[in-house]
Amino acid sequence: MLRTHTCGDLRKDHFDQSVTLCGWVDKYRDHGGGVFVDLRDRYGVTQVVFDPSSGLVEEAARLRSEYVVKVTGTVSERPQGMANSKLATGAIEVRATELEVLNASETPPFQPNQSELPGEDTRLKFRYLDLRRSAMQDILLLRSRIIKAMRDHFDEHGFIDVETPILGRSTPEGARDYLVPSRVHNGTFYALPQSPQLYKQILMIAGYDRYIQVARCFRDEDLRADRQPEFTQLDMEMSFVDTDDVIGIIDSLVAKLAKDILGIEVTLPLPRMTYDEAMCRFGHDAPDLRFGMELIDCTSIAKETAFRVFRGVADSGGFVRGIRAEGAASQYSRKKIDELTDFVKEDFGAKGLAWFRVEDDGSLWSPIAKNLEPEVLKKISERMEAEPGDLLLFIADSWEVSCKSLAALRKRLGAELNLYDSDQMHCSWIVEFPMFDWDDEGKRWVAMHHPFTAPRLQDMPLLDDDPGKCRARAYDLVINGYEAGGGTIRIHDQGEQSRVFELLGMDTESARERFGFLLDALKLGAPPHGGIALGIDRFVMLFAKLDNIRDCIAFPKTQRATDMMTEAPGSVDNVQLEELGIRLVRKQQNTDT
RNA sequence: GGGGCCGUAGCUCAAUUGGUUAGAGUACCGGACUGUCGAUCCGGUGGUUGGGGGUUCGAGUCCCCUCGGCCUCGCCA
Repeated sequence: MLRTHTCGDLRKDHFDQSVTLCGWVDKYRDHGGGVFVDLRDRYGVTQVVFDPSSGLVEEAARLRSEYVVKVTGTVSERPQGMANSKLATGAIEVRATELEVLNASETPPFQPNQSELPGEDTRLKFRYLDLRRSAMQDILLLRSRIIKAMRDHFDEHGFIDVETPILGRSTPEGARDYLVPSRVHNGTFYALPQSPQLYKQILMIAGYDRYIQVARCFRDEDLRADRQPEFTQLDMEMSFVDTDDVIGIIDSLVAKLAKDILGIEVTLPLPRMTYDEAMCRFGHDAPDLRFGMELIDCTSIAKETAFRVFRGVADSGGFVRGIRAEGAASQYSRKKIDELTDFVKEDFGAKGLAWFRVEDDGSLWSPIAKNLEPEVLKKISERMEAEPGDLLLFIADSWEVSCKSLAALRKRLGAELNLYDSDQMHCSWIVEFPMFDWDDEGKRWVAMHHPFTAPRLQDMPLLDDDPGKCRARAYDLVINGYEAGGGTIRIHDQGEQSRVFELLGMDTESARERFGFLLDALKLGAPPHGGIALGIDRFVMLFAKLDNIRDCIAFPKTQRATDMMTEAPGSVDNVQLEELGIRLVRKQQNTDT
């Protein structure tokens, strides 16, 4: 090692020792007579003093930000009153006797210690500078600790780590695949895994019993603040288990992480809520349970009014549901409510947003109040448990639109009204998801989770009678309104699996073509099994109290799925394309007027 | 594919209703200074206002196109 200590090591008990530190020049203060340099590495910052007696002042005065230097010197007590309580090493300083510039630096586009964070594009372009910031180093360290804790946990429970292929086969179900052209077999393509789902099931069939993997997954879909095209899952699968077994082992992991990382005691078992209950009470399958403001159904009241907007929706099978923002009436001006209205109209296709302000006498004031009979207003007020000063918001629309709109309003108001402590962590399970979703466009059933999910035993007959009512042995881990993980008990019976494929509109032939290996394997001694995958990036985001997944990943992609540092994706040589048997077709510009 | 916000000095930002030579802090360069730690003080360099086109006597500001970043709907089994 070029150094004897790191920049975070030195304390009073190192007095008078000769040490050598290596690091980056974080800050320099040139006093003419003496020069102070804050030397930084990922362990901390140590002040180095160059005083005239060292003969190094002239050389030290040439140091600039981000120079990489090696300094030898004596650990000294700082003069009376000169200690810096902001630094862990603030009681001491190193009085330099030797200085070596290991590498100079051009003036950096930004400095890792600057108080105003540059725009994210600049940070991503010069990611190595951004990653020198202690905030980023803290996150990556946290990430490393979380992954280690997960590995340790599963190791303690007898799980083995097995790697599965990155180059796999495309399965058109689900998300769009990233494709890799085959050179050996021109015209064919590998697909990067959206998850190791089938491989881990095959491992169960192979008798490996308890499997984990820190698995990179790829989905070629549009990005969000909490979504990257490549992301990391803690993938897990177990044999001879039911829902409670999988949930149990994750429960204890979550409790361990919460305690080790955040020092929070989590009460186990984590609460569970069915999908149906979540949709009724919160309009969302991953509700933020740190606060209330539940959705309240007023459809039955709406059937009693002559007011067309409510009555029409209620009579035609729609829903009139609302939320009560406690004491929020004064905080939401007409203008702000108009913004909320545009929000639900534009983003969720709601036809409108009905709202009421609860007056001091308990009456409801609203532009539409005059259209509603007094007894209807009274019933609404009672059903909503309205108190003076409250703001009531209603969506009259289809089930789906009312869920989406109200869930979004609830989330937005919850944040705007500070209804929860952002340090709080609420973990829970959402269970018993529907097996299938009806795809109106394709006029067919699609798997809500994936096609290998087992239905609840008591719902087996529904596969034939009413697939829409069939509930899955599925469970999602929800933390603070984010889906942090999800899994299912899988189908381990070949006939059952074929039946589900059939229901999903796959004929025997195409099921064989796509999943023949699985169907074969299921016939050759497949144990009951199930598992889960935890979104590691999201875990880190939540444990680090961030609202953006890019900060949890060393080298993330931009929203348009590019890497600003390497400028990937890039074009390739024609020679490479030729080997692959690929010719590019320019996208036709629309020249029509 | 749709909606929204943003783009001005290396970085963070300002610039009145469209009106003089586009400013500030910081960084950078030069100078001063022996205890600073957001060092201080003096001086200085630094701009195709993302790019292109248009309207106008005049555009950072208005309009159109385009590039890029972010948020979001669709999408994400």
